[in-house]
Amino acid sequence: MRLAELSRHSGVSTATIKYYLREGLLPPGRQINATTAEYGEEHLRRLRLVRAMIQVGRLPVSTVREVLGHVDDDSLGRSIRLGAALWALPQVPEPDEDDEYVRAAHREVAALLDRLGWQNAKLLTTISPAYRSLVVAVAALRRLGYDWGAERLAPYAELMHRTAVLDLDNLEAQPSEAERIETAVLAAILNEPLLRALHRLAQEEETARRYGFE
Amino acid sequence: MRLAELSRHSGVSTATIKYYLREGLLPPGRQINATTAEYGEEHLRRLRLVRAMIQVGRLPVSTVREVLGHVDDDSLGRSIRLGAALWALPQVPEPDEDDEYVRAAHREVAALLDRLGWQNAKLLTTISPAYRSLVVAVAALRRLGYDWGAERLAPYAELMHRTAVLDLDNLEAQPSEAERIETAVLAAILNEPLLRALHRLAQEEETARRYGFE
DNA sequence: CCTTCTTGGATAGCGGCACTATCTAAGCAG
DNA sequence: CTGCTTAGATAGTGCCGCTATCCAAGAAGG
Repeated sequence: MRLAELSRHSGVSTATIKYYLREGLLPPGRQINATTAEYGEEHLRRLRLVRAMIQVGRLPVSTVREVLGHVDDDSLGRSIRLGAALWALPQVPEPDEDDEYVRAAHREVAALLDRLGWQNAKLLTTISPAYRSLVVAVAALRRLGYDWGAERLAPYAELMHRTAVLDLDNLEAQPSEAERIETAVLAAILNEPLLRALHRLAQEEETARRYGFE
Repeated sequence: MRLAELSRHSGVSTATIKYYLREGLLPPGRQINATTAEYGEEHLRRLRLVRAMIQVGRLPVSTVREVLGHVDDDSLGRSIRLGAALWALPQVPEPDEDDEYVRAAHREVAALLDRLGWQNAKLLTTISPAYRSLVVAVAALRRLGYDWGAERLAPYAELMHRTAVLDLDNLEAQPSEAERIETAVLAAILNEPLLRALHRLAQEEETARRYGFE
């Protein structure tokens, strides 16, 4: 496959593909000579992954580069590699640890993890972006006067845990071992909007059930 | 409160507040004379709402304006107003109805709603952005080779429905009738990142439980 | 062989967006 | 009177994901 063909198969313009090559999101093709390069199926797959991350997942290019770095890092074990790739995903605004709301949020989230018995998550509090995001969100709500304590969070956390179980079951059902990491990243990115849409739809359904349409 | 004080209380620069005033995200203060305006508590609350939508919810300014328009529209009934405000929220890329993946996604989602018995949601298929978002997400996954049929979606949808029930219970527990709409919008925006963070954390917990840390 | 197209590589520009900076005339506070 | 603040207007900034253009070297077709 040459550049133009890659473009045709993927629906991405050659200019954009060149941009991705420059940015290191796509490995260079096999250079045949100074003016020809050959691309394979793996380039097409990678290109689709990149597009999904950027367009559907709205990840900035720099984050995509980072995620791919972990996806491709053979020196790591499977689950570490998966975690590393997923951890690169969210754009976490660093919480201001001096802020009183942030400190209160830390306490609430810690209490939540205790209550749920999420011992593994407890070990990750210092490094997991998910933990930090949670603290930031709880702090933002507190600042606006909404008190999301552990007991109000717990039922949501239970539901999200069940969702995570479904996620991992789906992942394990995936036949090809080699593509699992890639699949996991894709799932993390693409399932998110899907879940959000389902959530909204469920809210509409439930609102209509309770109050009708007027 | 004068502009500078509003800025100090909210932590938002005067330049940015002026920008929001210009963009119509914040109602003008009570004009005392040509060079003085007085702002009240409601301005502070509105400003915090706007910041939450923009910074936490990452909504574009134009969407925030639209949402606020519905929040403030007294001519609508309560649940309609709520729906209108929430419907303005998502940035839905219009699905291309000619695309075969989109048509297949439509069929899958319709099958899902039948299976779940979400009769109300069925009535909204033509207008609800949540429905459209769902179709777009399913189509995107299909295009990448992932087959999310109704039976795979159903368990997720069940969980999201339970989440929605929690949402509405929380909303009803809110004492002040007047602020319910605002609360609903805030909840829709701020609970989203919170749920996402919980979801990620649950994934990390479950991954660690299944595979340990290596 | 000649013409036309394509390639990698480089560089500059664009359009959208959320601000941010600067200016002005008017007014207030000490 | 002096300095600071205000509303209002306008222009600029910085980032980001492309997009457009140019180039010299080479490939492809007749």
